[in-house]
Amino acid sequence: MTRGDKRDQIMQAAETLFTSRRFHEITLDEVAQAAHVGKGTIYRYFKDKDDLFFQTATKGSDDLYAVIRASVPEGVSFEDKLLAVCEQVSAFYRKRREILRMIQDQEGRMPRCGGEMRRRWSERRENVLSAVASVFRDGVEAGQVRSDIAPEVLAGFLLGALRARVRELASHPGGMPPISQVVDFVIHGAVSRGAKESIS
Amino acid sequence: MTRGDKRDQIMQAAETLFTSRRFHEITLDEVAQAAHVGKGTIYRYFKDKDDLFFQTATKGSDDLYAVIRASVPEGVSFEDKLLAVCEQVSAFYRKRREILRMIQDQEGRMPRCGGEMRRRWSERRENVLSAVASVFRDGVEAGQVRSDIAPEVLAGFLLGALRARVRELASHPGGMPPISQVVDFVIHGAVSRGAKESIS
DNA sequence: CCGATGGAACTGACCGGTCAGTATCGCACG
DNA sequence: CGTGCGATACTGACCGGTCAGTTCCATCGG
Repeated sequence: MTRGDKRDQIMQAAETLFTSRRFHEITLDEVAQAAHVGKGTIYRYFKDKDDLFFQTATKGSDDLYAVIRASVPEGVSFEDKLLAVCEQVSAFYRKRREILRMIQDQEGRMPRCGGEMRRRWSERRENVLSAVASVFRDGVEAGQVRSDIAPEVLAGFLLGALRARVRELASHPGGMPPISQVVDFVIHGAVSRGAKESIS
Repeated sequence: MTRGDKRDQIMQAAETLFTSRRFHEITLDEVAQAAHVGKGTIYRYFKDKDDLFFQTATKGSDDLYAVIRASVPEGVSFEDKLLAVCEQVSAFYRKRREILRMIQDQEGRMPRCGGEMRRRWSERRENVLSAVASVFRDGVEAGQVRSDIAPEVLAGFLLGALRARVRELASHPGGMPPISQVVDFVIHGAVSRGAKESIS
């Protein structure tokens, strides 16, 4: 068993636990047990509980970023790219429920750990955002996406809408065609085809 | 000083504190001090720390619901209603930053307090959602909003997008025309006018 | 042999929750 | 009016449990 393994075990257990209950309800004994690791070992890899939490969340964010980057197909239409991204994000989100939340919640919280940690937080967030934004940027270049709203802003909208949808589906399982609906909404908006001309 | 006063003081202090740092970082001594109240008094009005937290969040959610209900103007166009709602939600969100987050995070967390609290949580969330959805519902009836996506789903999208935008503005102050952009996006989507026909 | 690990035992700070005591109020009665 | 009394609201020192973080030693693999 190599060096990195223990670390990964711990982080994986931590992610599962931290995303299932609130921070203060998780004991490190629990984490150690779930990771099949001695409690002391945790402190070999992480400074303290907060550090473990933060690194876990950061890792998740990096993973999402990597997934998005790797999954945007080249040389296909805007809609297909959009669909691909939505599917990746949505799948990722379903598998690792709370990570996206952690990412989006960069803002408040985390006051302790000096601006440093705060900075790294928002850096991660911006990475993800700009990865999604690149799809829109391509779309703008191809003349398919409106240029009067910044791609990053559109990316924010998409992520927000996607998140709402995934959550909805989580609490009402069964209900269906989720992703295509999001894509369609992002592309066309809420207005019905017929009424397009009569509005603003 | 009448009966409700202390209770309100406590809840107000609690909201401020709970939304500025993480739950486990807030001590009840702190809450008591901020509310200018003896610690014991908190327990006259709230069963325990969790109860205080929950009731605080619930209250915020109810306030938002009331604000939305009260602010949707009658007998104006769909876009105007949409704009009004966006403005209310956005203003509310700015003033009481984290409440919307609490509402939207009804899902995970809160495992302790038996399904009961969970139920009340999602009830609140649905209230807000359906208040926003009513705008879309009217739009559908008037033939202006597409009927192939449920109004509640559209409401979720809107709230998600709005939230992303408000957050963005919070971390990068200065940047501007926020709400109208959201409205425009929700109505028309991301695709540029010219490209409308060529897509799916 | 040596460094890494498991994990049990320990410690001490911290904080949720309690409760005995105090202040305040409403009211009845002289 | 005042003052005595019961009830209710409130206070904050205190208690006891919990848990982050540390220490220690047996164990293991190389």
